[in-house]
Amino acid sequence: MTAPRHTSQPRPDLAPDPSLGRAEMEALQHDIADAAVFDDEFRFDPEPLTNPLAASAATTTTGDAAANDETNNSLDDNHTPNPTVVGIDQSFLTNEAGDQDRALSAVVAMRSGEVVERVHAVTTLETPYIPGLLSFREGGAILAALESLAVEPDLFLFDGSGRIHFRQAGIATHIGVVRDVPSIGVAKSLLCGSLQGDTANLSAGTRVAIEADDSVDAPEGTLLGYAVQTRQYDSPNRYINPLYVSPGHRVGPETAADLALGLAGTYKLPEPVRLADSYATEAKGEGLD
DNA sequence: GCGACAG
DNA sequence: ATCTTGTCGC
Repeated sequence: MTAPRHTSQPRPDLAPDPSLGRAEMEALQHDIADAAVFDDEFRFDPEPLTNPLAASAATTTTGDAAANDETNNSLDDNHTPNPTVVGIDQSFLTNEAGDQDRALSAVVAMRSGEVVERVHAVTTLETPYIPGLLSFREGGAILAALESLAVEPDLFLFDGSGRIHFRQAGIATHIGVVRDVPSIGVAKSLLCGSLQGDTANLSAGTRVAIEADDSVDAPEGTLLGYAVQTRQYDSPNRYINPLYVSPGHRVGPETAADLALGLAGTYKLPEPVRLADSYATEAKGEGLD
C-alpha cells in the first residue's frame, strides 16, 4: 500500500454557520486556518494551466513521458489529465420591499478551456456583510450550489480572499477546507496585509508580495499572497489595478499567482471567475432557479 | 477614541 | 455586492 500524500479530509463540521455569534465565527476561522494547507498539495499538473501555449499543445500530440518529470511540490501520484477548474461568484436578489434577502451562488466548471458545467443555487441571507466574515454570509449558497455540481472539481477559484485575511481564513480558505478541494482566492481589492512594493502601473505578468502585518494573525512577514498584474494597458494615462491572489487551501502562494495569471484570458480576471461573475448576473435576471 | 476593512 | 451618467481612449 502507498502512503497517502496528504491527510486532509472534507470538514463539513467546519462549514460556515451564519447563526453563530461573532466570537464563535472568529473561533471557527481559527480552526479553519489550522486545518488549511498553504502549500501545493494537489493531483493535477498545473503546467498546462499556467502556460497558455502548453494548454493547446497538450491536447494534440503526447510527447515522451520521460521528459515530463515534475519540478513542483504537488502530489505526484494519480495525476489528473485534464483538471476541472471551477470559478465561483455571487450576486444578490432583492425582495419586493427592496432589501437584499437572498444570495445567488454561480458555479462555472471548465476543462481544457471549455465550460463543461454551470450550476447555481439561491439561499436566504442570514447575516450582513462584515469585513472578515464574508464566508458566513455567502458560504451557504456556495455549498448548496457545489452540492448540485456533477463534475469532480480539481480546483476552486473564488472571488474574494484566501489567506489574505485577518485570521488567515478568507472565503476561499473556508470553502476549500470544508470540501478539501485545492482553492485560490482572487480579490479585486486588498483586505489586509502589507504590499512589499509599488503596485502602480505594473506590467502584465508581474507580481508584488503581500506579507502579514500586525492586523493579521500570523508572524509578521509571513507571505500571504501576491498582487498580480494579469493584464495592463499599453499606453499612458490609464492603468489596470492588480488582482490580490492568495492561497485558499492546498495551493502555495507562488502557484496561486501562476494559476491566476495562466487562467486569465482577454480580461484581467481568470476566465472561470469572470464567467461565474457574468453567470451570477445572468441567472438572477431569468427564471430565478 | 481613531483607523480600516474581500463582497 | 448594487445603483447608474458621463467620459476617455483605441
